[in-house]
Amino acid sequence: MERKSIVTALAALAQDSRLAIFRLLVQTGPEGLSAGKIGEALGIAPSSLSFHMKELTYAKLVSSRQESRYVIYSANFQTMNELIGFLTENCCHGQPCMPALSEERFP
Amino acid sequence: MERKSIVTALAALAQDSRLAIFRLLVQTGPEGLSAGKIGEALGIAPSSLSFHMKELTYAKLVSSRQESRYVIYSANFQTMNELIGFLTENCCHGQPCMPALSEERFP
DNA sequence: TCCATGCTTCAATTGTTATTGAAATATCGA
DNA sequence: TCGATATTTCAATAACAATTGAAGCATGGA
Repeated sequence: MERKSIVTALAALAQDSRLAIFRLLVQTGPEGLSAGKIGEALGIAPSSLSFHMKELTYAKLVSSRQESRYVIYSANFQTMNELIGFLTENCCHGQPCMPALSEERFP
Repeated sequence: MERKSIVTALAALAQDSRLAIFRLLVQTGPEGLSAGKIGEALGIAPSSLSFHMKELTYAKLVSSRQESRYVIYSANFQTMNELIGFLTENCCHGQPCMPALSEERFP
Protein backbone atom coordinates (compact mmCIF):
# COMPACT_ATOMS: atom_id res chain seq x y z
CA MET A 1 0.00 0.00 0.00
CA GLU A 2 1.47 3.30 -1.06
CA ARG A 3 1.66 6.43 0.97
CA LYS A 4 -0.91 8.16 -1.17
CA SER A 5 -3.44 5.38 -0.54
CA ILE A 6 -2.66 5.53 3.16
CA VAL A 7 -3.43 9.24 3.25
CA THR A 8 -6.65 8.59 1.36
CA ALA A 9 -7.67 5.89 3.83
CA LEU A 10 -6.84 8.05 6.84
CA ALA A 11 -8.76 10.99 5.36
CA ALA A 12 -11.73 8.72 4.79
CA LEU A 13 -11.69 7.68 8.44
CA ALA A 14 -11.05 11.18 9.77
CA GLN A 15 -14.69 12.13 9.84
CA ASP A 16 -17.30 11.44 12.45
CA SER A 17 -19.91 9.70 10.33
CA ARG A 18 -17.43 7.68 8.33
CA LEU A 19 -15.52 6.53 11.37
CA ALA A 20 -18.80 5.38 12.92
CA ILE A 21 -19.78 3.61 9.69
CA PHE A 22 -16.45 1.87 9.39
CA ARG A 23 -16.45 0.70 12.98
CA LEU A 24 -19.99 -0.58 12.66
CA LEU A 25 -18.93 -2.58 9.62
CA VAL A 26 -15.77 -3.87 11.31
CA GLN A 27 -17.82 -5.09 14.23
CA THR A 28 -20.46 -6.58 11.96
CA GLY A 29 -17.92 -8.62 10.04
CA PRO A 30 -17.90 -10.02 6.49
CA GLU A 31 -21.67 -10.45 6.18
CA GLY A 32 -22.04 -6.65 6.07
CA LEU A 33 -25.04 -4.35 6.25
CA SER A 34 -27.31 -2.66 3.70
CA ALA A 35 -27.03 1.08 3.15
CA GLY A 36 -30.45 1.50 4.68
CA LYS A 37 -29.52 -0.35 7.87
CA ILE A 38 -26.36 1.69 8.24
CA GLY A 39 -28.20 4.97 7.79
CA GLU A 40 -30.86 3.89 10.23
CA ALA A 41 -28.38 2.67 12.83
CA LEU A 42 -26.38 5.88 12.76
CA GLY A 43 -28.99 8.50 11.87
CA ILE A 44 -27.46 9.60 8.59
CA ALA A 45 -29.59 10.92 5.71
CA PRO A 46 -29.54 8.78 2.54
CA SER A 47 -27.75 11.24 0.29
CA SER A 48 -25.21 12.02 2.94
CA LEU A 49 -24.66 8.33 3.59
CA SER A 50 -24.18 7.67 -0.09
CA PHE A 51 -21.54 10.38 -0.21
CA HIS A 52 -19.67 8.85 2.71
CA MET A 53 -19.89 5.30 1.39
CA LYS A 54 -18.37 6.50 -1.83
CA GLU A 55 -15.44 7.97 0.07
CA LEU A 56 -14.93 4.77 2.04
CA THR A 57 -15.19 2.69 -1.10
CA TYR A 58 -12.73 4.87 -2.97
CA ALA A 59 -10.33 4.48 -0.05
CA LYS A 60 -10.83 0.70 -0.33
CA LEU A 61 -11.90 0.54 3.31
CA VAL A 62 -15.24 -1.02 2.41
CA SER A 63 -16.58 -3.15 -0.41
CA SER A 64 -20.12 -3.41 -1.65
CA ARG A 65 -22.24 -6.02 -3.33
CA GLN A 66 -25.71 -5.74 -4.80
CA GLU A 67 -28.28 -8.08 -3.32
CA SER A 68 -31.64 -7.70 -5.01
CA ARG A 69 -32.47 -4.08 -4.43
CA TYR A 70 -30.18 -3.63 -1.45
CA VAL A 71 -26.56 -2.58 -1.54
CA ILE A 72 -24.62 -4.46 1.12
CA TYR A 73 -21.46 -2.90 2.46
CA SER A 74 -18.75 -4.68 4.39
CA ALA A 75 -15.41 -3.65 5.87
CA ASN A 76 -12.27 -4.43 3.98
CA PHE A 77 -10.06 -5.95 6.64
CA GLN A 78 -6.99 -6.18 4.49
CA THR A 79 -6.86 -2.43 3.96
CA MET A 80 -7.28 -1.84 7.67
CA ASN A 81 -4.30 -4.04 8.33
CA GLU A 82 -2.10 -2.49 5.73
CA LEU A 83 -2.94 0.86 7.28
CA ILE A 84 -1.94 -0.28 10.74
CA GLY A 85 1.17 -1.93 9.39
CA PHE A 86 2.21 1.26 7.64
CA LEU A 87 1.88 3.37 10.75
CA THR A 88 3.86 1.02 12.96
CA GLU A 89 6.42 -0.11 10.40
CA ASN A 90 9.99 -0.21 11.62
CA CYS A 91 8.90 1.36 14.91
CA CYS A 92 11.86 2.55 17.05
CA HIS A 93 14.44 1.34 14.52
CA GLY A 94 13.06 -2.16 15.14
CA GLN A 95 14.41 -2.16 18.69
CA PRO A 96 12.22 -3.52 21.50
CA CYS A 97 10.00 -0.70 22.71
CA MET A 98 6.56 -1.79 23.78
CA PRO A 99 6.46 -5.45 24.84
CA ALA A 100 3.10 -5.01 26.55
CA LEU A 101 1.39 -4.19 23.30
CA SER A 102 1.86 -7.35 21.36
CA GLU A 103 -1.29 -9.10 22.47
CA GLU A 104 -3.50 -10.57 19.78
CA ARG A 105 -5.40 -7.84 18.07
CA PHE A 106 -7.62 -9.86 15.77
CA PRO A 107 -9.61 -12.77 17.16
CA MET B 1 -9.68 7.61 24.04
CA GLU B 2 -12.94 9.11 22.87
CA ARG B 3 -14.28 9.12 19.39
CA LYS B 4 -13.70 12.81 19.00
CA SER B 5 -10.01 12.44 19.84
CA ILE B 6 -9.77 9.55 17.42
CA VAL B 7 -11.16 11.68 14.61
CA THR B 8 -8.71 14.42 15.53
CA ALA B 9 -5.80 11.99 15.44
CA LEU B 10 -6.88 10.50 12.12
CA ALA B 11 -7.32 13.96 10.62
CA ALA B 12 -3.86 14.88 11.82
CA LEU B 13 -2.40 11.86 10.05
CA ALA B 14 -4.49 12.28 6.91
CA GLN B 15 -2.08 14.68 5.30
CA ASP B 16 1.04 13.97 3.31
CA SER B 17 3.53 16.01 5.28
CA ARG B 18 2.16 15.08 8.67
CA LEU B 19 2.04 11.38 7.88
CA ALA B 20 5.65 11.57 6.77
CA ILE B 21 6.59 13.48 9.93
CA PHE B 22 4.82 11.03 12.19
CA ARG B 23 6.36 8.02 10.54
CA LEU B 24 9.80 9.54 10.73
CA LEU B 25 9.29 10.11 14.45
CA VAL B 26 7.88 6.61 14.99
CA GLN B 27 10.93 5.13 13.32
CA THR B 28 13.27 7.41 15.20
CA GLY B 29 11.88 6.38 18.57
CA PRO B 30 11.73 8.13 21.94
CA GLU B 31 14.90 10.19 21.49
CA GLY B 32 13.11 12.27 18.87
CA LEU B 33 14.30 14.89 16.39
CA SER B 34 14.54 18.68 16.37
CA ALA B 35 12.13 20.69 14.26
CA GLY B 36 15.01 21.70 12.03
CA LYS B 37 16.07 18.12 11.39
CA ILE B 38 12.52 17.12 10.54
CA GLY B 39 12.07 19.99 8.12
CA GLU B 40 15.41 19.26 6.52
CA ALA B 41 14.75 15.53 6.23
CA LEU B 42 11.38 16.02 4.59
CA GLY B 43 11.82 19.31 2.73
CA ILE B 44 9.17 21.25 4.59
CA ALA B 45 9.42 25.03 5.08
CA PRO B 46 9.78 26.18 8.72
CA SER B 47 6.43 27.94 9.02
CA SER B 48 4.65 25.08 7.34
CA LEU B 49 6.38 22.59 9.59
CA SER B 50 5.43 24.55 12.66
CA PHE B 51 1.80 24.49 11.57
CA HIS B 52 1.89 20.74 11.11
CA MET B 53 3.67 20.06 14.39
CA LYS B 54 0.98 22.03 16.15
CA GLU B 55 -1.67 19.83 14.60
CA LEU B 56 0.15 16.65 15.57
CA THR B 57 0.72 17.96 19.07
CA TYR B 58 -2.91 18.95 19.48
CA ALA B 59 -3.87 15.45 18.38
CA LYS B 60 -1.47 14.11 21.03
CA LEU B 61 0.38 12.12 18.39
CA VAL B 62 3.66 13.82 19.21
CA SER B 63 5.19 15.46 22.26
CA SER B 64 7.86 18.13 22.38
CA ARG B 65 10.56 19.18 24.74
CA GLN B 66 12.84 22.18 24.66
CA GLU B 67 16.55 21.43 24.60
CA SER B 68 18.60 24.60 24.62
CA ARG B 69 17.45 26.39 21.50
CA TYR B 70 16.09 23.32 19.80
CA VAL B 71 12.60 21.92 20.08
CA ILE B 72 12.72 18.14 20.05
CA TYR B 73 9.67 16.26 18.88
CA SER B 74 8.97 12.59 19.49
CA ALA B 75 6.11 10.25 18.63
CA ASN B 76 3.56 9.47 21.26
CA PHE B 77 3.28 5.70 21.05
CA GLN B 78 0.42 5.39 23.46
CA THR B 79 -1.87 7.47 21.28
CA MET B 80 -0.92 5.43 18.24
CA ASN B 81 -1.94 2.29 20.07
CA GLU B 82 -5.19 3.63 21.33
CA LEU B 83 -5.96 4.63 17.77
CA ILE B 84 -5.26 1.16 16.44
CA GLY B 85 -7.19 -0.40 19.30
CA PHE B 86 -10.19 1.75 18.58
CA LEU B 87 -10.30 0.80 14.91
CA THR B 88 -10.06 -2.92 15.51
CA GLU B 89 -12.14 -3.13 18.70
CA ASN B 90 -14.62 -5.96 18.82
CA CYS B 91 -13.75 -6.87 15.24
CA CYS B 92 -16.23 -9.39 13.71
CA HIS B 93 -18.29 -9.64 16.93
CA GLY B 94 -15.13 -10.97 18.58
CA GLN B 95 -15.30 -14.16 16.51
CA PRO B 96 -12.08 -15.55 15.00
CA CYS B 97 -11.59 -13.82 11.66
CA MET B 98 -7.95 -13.21 10.80
CA PRO B 99 -5.60 -15.63 12.57
CA ALA B 100 -2.74 -14.77 10.24
CA LEU B 101 -2.64 -11.19 11.45
CA SER B 102 -1.83 -11.61 15.08
CA GLU B 103 1.94 -11.49 14.74
CA GLU B 104 3.81 -9.13 16.99
CA ARG B 105 3.42 -5.61 15.80
CA PHE B 106 5.74 -3.80 18.18
CA PRO B 107 9.25 -5.10 18.72
C1' DT C 1 -47.29 -2.18 -16.43
C1' DC C 2 -47.32 0.87 -12.53
C1' DC C 3 -46.13 2.30 -7.97
C1' DA C 4 -43.21 2.09 -3.95
C1' DT C 5 -38.81 1.31 -2.18
C1' DG C 6 -33.69 1.68 -1.93
C1' DC C 7 -30.05 4.06 -3.24
C1' DT C 8 -27.27 7.47 -5.93
C1' DT C 9 -26.31 11.89 -8.31
C1' DC C 10 -26.35 16.79 -8.70
C1' DA C 11 -25.91 21.75 -7.52
C1' DA C 12 -25.59 25.21 -4.07
C1' DT C 13 -24.04 26.76 0.26
C1' DT C 14 -21.01 26.87 4.10
C1' DG C 15 -17.11 25.85 6.63
C1' DT C 16 -12.35 24.06 7.04
C1' DT C 17 -7.41 23.38 5.71
C1' DA C 18 -2.67 24.08 3.45
C1' DT C 19 0.86 27.20 1.84
C1' DT C 20 3.35 31.37 1.51
C1' DG C 21 6.26 35.05 3.05
C1' DA C 22 7.08 38.49 6.40
C1' DA C 23 7.51 39.63 11.11
C1' DA C 24 8.13 38.27 16.02
C1' DT C 25 10.43 35.81 19.87
C1' DA C 26 13.97 33.52 22.14
C1' DT C 27 18.46 31.32 22.83
C1' DC C 28 23.26 30.93 22.11
C1' DG C 29 28.20 32.33 20.98
C1' DA C 30 31.53 35.91 19.96
C1' DT D 1 25.62 43.45 23.93
C1' DC D 2 25.16 42.13 19.01
C1' DG D 3 24.36 39.07 15.37
C1' DA D 4 23.08 34.59 13.96
C1' DT D 5 20.32 30.60 14.45
C1' DA D 6 15.95 28.05 15.62
C1' DT D 7 11.30 28.21 15.78
C1' DT D 8 6.64 30.24 15.99
C1' DT D 9 2.95 33.51 14.77
C1' DC D 10 0.16 36.05 11.59
C1' DA D 11 -2.60 37.35 7.48
C1' DA D 12 -3.91 36.38 2.87
C1' DT D 13 -5.00 33.30 -0.66
C1' DA D 14 -6.51 29.13 -2.79
C1' DA D 15 -8.28 24.54 -2.60
C1' DC D 16 -11.16 21.08 -0.63
C1' DA D 17 -15.00 18.78 2.16
C1' DA D 18 -19.76 18.23 4.36
C1' DT D 19 -24.71 18.89 4.22
C1' DT D 20 -29.06 19.70 2.19
C1' DG D 21 -32.96 18.90 -0.74
C1' DA D 22 -34.53 17.75 -5.21
C1' DA D 23 -34.29 14.84 -9.03
C1' DG D 24 -32.83 10.47 -11.22
C1' DC D 25 -32.50 5.31 -11.84
C1' DA D 26 -33.01 0.82 -10.92
C1' DT D 27 -35.46 -3.28 -8.75
C1' DG D 28 -39.28 -5.91 -7.04
C1' DG D 29 -44.23 -6.71 -5.93
C1' DA D 30 -49.21 -5.82 -6.81
